[in-house]
Amino acid sequence: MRKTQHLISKLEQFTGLGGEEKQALEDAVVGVIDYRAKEDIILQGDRPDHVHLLASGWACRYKLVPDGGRQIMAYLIPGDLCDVQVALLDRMDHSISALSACEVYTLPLASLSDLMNKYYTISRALWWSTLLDEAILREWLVGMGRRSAEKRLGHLICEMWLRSKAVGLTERTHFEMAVTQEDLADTMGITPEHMSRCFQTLRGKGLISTDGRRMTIGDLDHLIAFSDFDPLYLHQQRKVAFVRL
Amino acid sequence: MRKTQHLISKLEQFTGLGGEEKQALEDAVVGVIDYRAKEDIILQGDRPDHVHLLASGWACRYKLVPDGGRQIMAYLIPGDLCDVQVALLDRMDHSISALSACEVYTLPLASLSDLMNKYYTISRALWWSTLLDEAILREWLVGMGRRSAEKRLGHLICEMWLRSKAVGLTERTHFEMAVTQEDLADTMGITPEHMSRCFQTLRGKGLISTDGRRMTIGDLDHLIAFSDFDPLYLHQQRKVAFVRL
DNA sequence: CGGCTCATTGACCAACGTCAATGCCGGTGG
DNA sequence: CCACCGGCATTGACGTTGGTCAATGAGCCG
Repeated sequence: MRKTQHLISKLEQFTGLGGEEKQALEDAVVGVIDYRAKEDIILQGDRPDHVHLLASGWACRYKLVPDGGRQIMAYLIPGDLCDVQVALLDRMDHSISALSACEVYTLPLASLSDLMNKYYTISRALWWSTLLDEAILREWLVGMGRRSAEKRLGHLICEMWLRSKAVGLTERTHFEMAVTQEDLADTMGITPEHMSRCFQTLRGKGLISTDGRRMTIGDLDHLIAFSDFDPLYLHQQRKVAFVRL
Repeated sequence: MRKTQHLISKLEQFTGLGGEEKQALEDAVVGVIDYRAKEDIILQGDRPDHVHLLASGWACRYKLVPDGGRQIMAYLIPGDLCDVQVALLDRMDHSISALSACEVYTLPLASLSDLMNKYYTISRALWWSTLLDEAILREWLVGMGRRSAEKRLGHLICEMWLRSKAVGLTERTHFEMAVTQEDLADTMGITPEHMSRCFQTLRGKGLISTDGRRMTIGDLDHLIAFSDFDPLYLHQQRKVAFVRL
C-alpha cells in the first residue's frame, strides 16, 4: 500500500488525482517517526522545517491555558497533514500531540512547495483541506456555544465516523476511536467525570456501545437526529459517503 | 482614499505590497452594496459569484441551530473578505449577516482568481488571511471550552481592539464596537442577560467603559492579564501593533 | 502481586439559564 | 413639543447543567 494512501483517499473526496500526481506525493515522503500516546509532535512556538503526515493513530491540536487546563481544537487521523500552515505563518500558535501511538511521515517543506507549484490540482486539494479544517472548527464552535455536552459527544462521534470512513478506516457499524474520555472532555470543554455521564446517557439510549477504544454505533439515524448532525460542513463533494448502515 | 485601503492595511501586517499590486486590487472592485443592521449578506447554501469585501461596519459569520439559537463564529470588520473560501468549496456552510449598517464592495471571483495567478504576493497574502481566520477560530474555541464568560468578553475586546487597530480604526483608548450585547451573547454561547452581568463585572473592575457602541479600554494591562490574552495567535508579523496605550 | 491509567459514582456547589418585569433612549408621528 | 413605540440593557428570583472533590472499580502489564 502507498504511504500516502489515506491522504489520497481524503483529497479524492474533493478532486480526482492522476497517477503522476499520486506518485509525486508518494515520492515526497522522506522519513517516518513513531510517537507514543501523549507524546508531543510539535510544540507551540515551533517552526518545523518538515510537514508531518499522520500515517496511523490519532493526534490532536491543543492549547494549554494558565490554570493548567487543556483545550483540544482538532483531531488528526491518518491522512491528515499536521502543519501545512507553518509554510506561511511565522510559527505554530498551538501544539500537536499524539493521542494514541502514532506513525508520522515527514515531507520536506520544499518538496511540498515544489509539488504545489507543479501540480495545480494538488495545490487546490491541499487548500481545500485547510478550508475543511476551518469548517470543522466552526462546527465545533457551534457545538460549544449552543449544544449540550451529550449532543456534542454524539455529534463528534458522527463526524469522526464519517471522517474515518472517508479514509477507509470504518467498518460497517464501528470504528477505532483512539482517545480517552479525558481527551474527549478536553475537547468538549467539560470534566472527565461529566464525560463519563454523557457516555452513560448515549449508551442508555442505545445510540452507541463501546469496547475499549472501539466505538460501535447502535442506531445511526437516531444518533444523527439526537446530535443535530448535518454533514454539509464536511464538504464531501465527490462521494456520497453518507450512506445508511 | 482607496476602496481597498483597509484590506491593504490588513495584508501589510503580513507582507509588503507593491504599487502595481495595490492598484490591481483596487481595480478588481466593481460594485458596492449597502446593508442595514441584521440584514443577511450571504446565506448558508449560497454559491456567490462575487467575493464580498467589507468596506464599513461590522458583520458576522453565523449558523442557526434547530432550537432557534444562533452561534456567531467570526466577526468581520472593514478590510475583511467574506467568502474567499467559496472559490473552492461547493457552497457556503454558514451565513453572513450585517451587525451594523455595512457597505460591501463586490469583486468578481474571476478577477480575484486572475489576480492571484498573476501576483504571487497577493495569493500568499490572501492565503495568510484565511489561516489567520482559522487561528482566531481556534482561540475562540479555547475560550468557549476553558474560559469563563467574563474572560471571554475581555479577550474578545482585546482581540477586536487589535484587529481594528491593524486597519486603522482604533483611537488611542477606544474604538467602535458595532454590536449589541445580544450579538456578543450569541458569540460567547451565553444569554443576553448573562452578557449584561459580564459587562457589569468588567465595568466594576474599571477595565472598560462604554458609551453606546463606543468601547473604551480603561486599563489595557489589567484587561490583558484578566482575560489571559496573548496576541501570538493574531500573527501580526511585520508591525508591532501591540504597543501600550 | 503491585502499580499504573482510565472509567465510574455520589454528594455537594457554582456558573450560567430562564422567566418576568422594568428602565432607558432615540426615533417618529400628531 | 410631547406621547408613544420598539429595540436594547438591566435586574431579581429561582432552576439546571455541569464542576469539584473524594472515593471506588476495572483492566493491563511488568
